This record gives sequence, structure tokens and C-alpha cells, in this order.
Amino acid sequence: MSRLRIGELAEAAGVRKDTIRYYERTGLLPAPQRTSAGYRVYHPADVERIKFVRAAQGLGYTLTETHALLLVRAGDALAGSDILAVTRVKLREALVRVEQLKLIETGLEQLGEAPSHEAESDPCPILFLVRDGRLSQLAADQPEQMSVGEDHTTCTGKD
Amino acid sequence: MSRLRIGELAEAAGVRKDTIRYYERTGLLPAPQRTSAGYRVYHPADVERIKFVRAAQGLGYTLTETHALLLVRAGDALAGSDILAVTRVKLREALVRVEQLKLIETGLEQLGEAPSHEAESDPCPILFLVRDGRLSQLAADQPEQMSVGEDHTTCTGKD
DNA sequence: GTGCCGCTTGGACCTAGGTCCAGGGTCAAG
DNA sequence: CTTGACCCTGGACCTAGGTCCAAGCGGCAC
Repeated sequence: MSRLRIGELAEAAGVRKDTIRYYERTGLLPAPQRTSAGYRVYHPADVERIKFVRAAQGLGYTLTETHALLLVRAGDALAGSDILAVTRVKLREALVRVEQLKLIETGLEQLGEAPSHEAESDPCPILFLVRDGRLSQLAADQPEQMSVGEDHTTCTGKD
Repeated sequence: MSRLRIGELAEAAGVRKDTIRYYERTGLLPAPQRTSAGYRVYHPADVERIKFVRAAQGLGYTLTETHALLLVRAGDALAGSDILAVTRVKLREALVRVEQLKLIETGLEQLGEAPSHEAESDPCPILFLVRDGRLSQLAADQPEQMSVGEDHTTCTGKD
């Protein structure tokens, strides 16, 4: 299996070269081997790693949390339990989000259907949701600062 | 019903004064009345408006999209249809997010339980999710740039 | 009328997560 | 041995969404 240079990895993973170097700087990606000329050389497994990072970003993990996910290895219950707690919080938030988005969707749909006089009881038919307390704040801050253990062996997927 | 100064509004809505001024600058909050001394004077209904903005932020709406939500009025099907589309996209994404977070949760739980040899078939038991294509990218960019019509009367909740 | 707190403004600064650029080295093809 | 595509580094810059600061009024209590 051939090794990749940064441009090839970027292409394969669908990110910019700069992003890869940025991930390396922040520790999300381990420093790769270098050629004698200083070129970074990657393993094909790094493609998956980067794709995973992008997926985790989309799921609302910060880069720090994503790092923690990557540190998790089989049997490493200690490293896993922190991030499991984070994940459960995110899951709960995601469930709330679905419900609240449904409320808004319904509200917007009714606006389109309503012959305009039905809804006139409320000056702004979206705001009533917050007035009724049905739309909550869903705290976007992380409750406990995650500590990413630097001492864990990082999970590269390489042999 | 008494009118509020910015500090009182901030207190009531649970945000900083600076945030209120920032929202005003960006058009999210209409420019309020002023006293002869130049002090901003708010209506109690603005508390809800700000709380709504915070809730919308938590649901993943950008400030621009939140603005669009606030512009929606009863019967205003035109303004509503854009943001309804946006909302449906967010809802679909939220549903995917729930499913993917469940996958990760399950993966992490099994790591904790597994006696470490069961999972050794995979060097990093989270990465297999992306390898299997079960964790997708869930594009975090907005597909179509929303145009927030400046010509719509904004929905203040005031008489 | 003097504290003191609250308000005003403009503009600088902040975090996250990148993105771009200049100046320069590497390497294979022609 | 030059051209072009690639790579390197450090550092500046960007967007979103705020947050802070200084300098200077306003207004009420004592």
C-alpha cells in the first residue's frame, strides 16, 4: 500500500492541505514521517482518520473532544468514560434539538396554510414558542472541561 | 407595562449588554427608542425576542437565519418558505446526528464492557464507523445563501 | 455638588476552526 | 538546466459571534 504526500491525502480526504497541517499543529493528527527533503508522508489509514474528524465536527464535537475520541482504544475504559459522558450529553441535546426543530417546522407550516386571520391572535407566531417555554436555551457550553490525556498512545490505525 | 433600559433587558434575557448592542448592529434587534439622553429604551416583549434568538442559536440557526425567523409573520408565506426549507434541512441533519451519536455511544459503551480482546480485530473501534460509511460528513455549510429581505416589516411583538 | 452607577460610542480583542500568502526548497520531465 | 508542480515554514488574515475597554455624559442619593 503506497504512502501519500500531503496533497494526495488532502485530495483523498476532501480537505485542504492547510487543514491537515492545522490538525497536525493542534495535535489532532500525529506528526507524520518525513522524507529526507522534509516532505510529510502519510499512511492511507490517515484518510479515514481525517474523514472521522470531519464527521465528528459535523456531530458537534470540538477538536479537543474529537481528539479524545481518537485516543480511545479497545479496553481503554478510562479514556472512554469522559468522552462517553460528553457523547451522551450531545445525544440528549440532539434529541431536544429534533423536537424543537419540529415545533418550528410546524409553526412555519401553519403560517403558510393559515388564512392569516387564524393566527392573528399572536403577533409573531414563532415567538409564542419561547413564551410558552417550549423552546429552551439548550446550553451550548460544555459543562465540564475535558482533559485530553497526552500520555495515552494515540490511535493511528497504523501497525 | 414599564420600559427597560439595556441593563435591565440584559438581566431579564440572560445576556450581556454588549450582546444586545451587537444584535442591534447586525440588525437582529430593531434599533430601540432612545431617551433624550440617548439611552436605549426597550419594551418588555424584547425579552422574549432575545430569548428566542438564543434558542435559535442553540438549534444551529445562524444569526442571519434567526433574523429570517423573526421576520416571519402570520400569513407571510413568502418569507416563511425560505426559512422553512432551511428548517427542514436542519431537522434532517438533526435526525442524522441523533443516529450517528447513537452509533458512537454504542461503540464507546462496548469498549468499556469488552474484555479488550473481543475488539482487538479493529485497531481503533471508532474509526470503523467511518470505514463502513456509517458516519457521514453531514455538510455543515448552508447549501443556498439565504437572502433576508430588508423590505419585510420586522416582527417586534410591539403594538 | 459630589459620588457612584449606568449609559453612550468606537474600536480593539477573543476563540474556534481554518485559509492564504510570501519566500524558498525538491524533483521529474523535456 | 530550466520549467512547473509539488512541498516547506512562519505568520497574517478570515468569519461568526461575541466581549472588553476607555473616555465621557446622565441622573439620582446624600
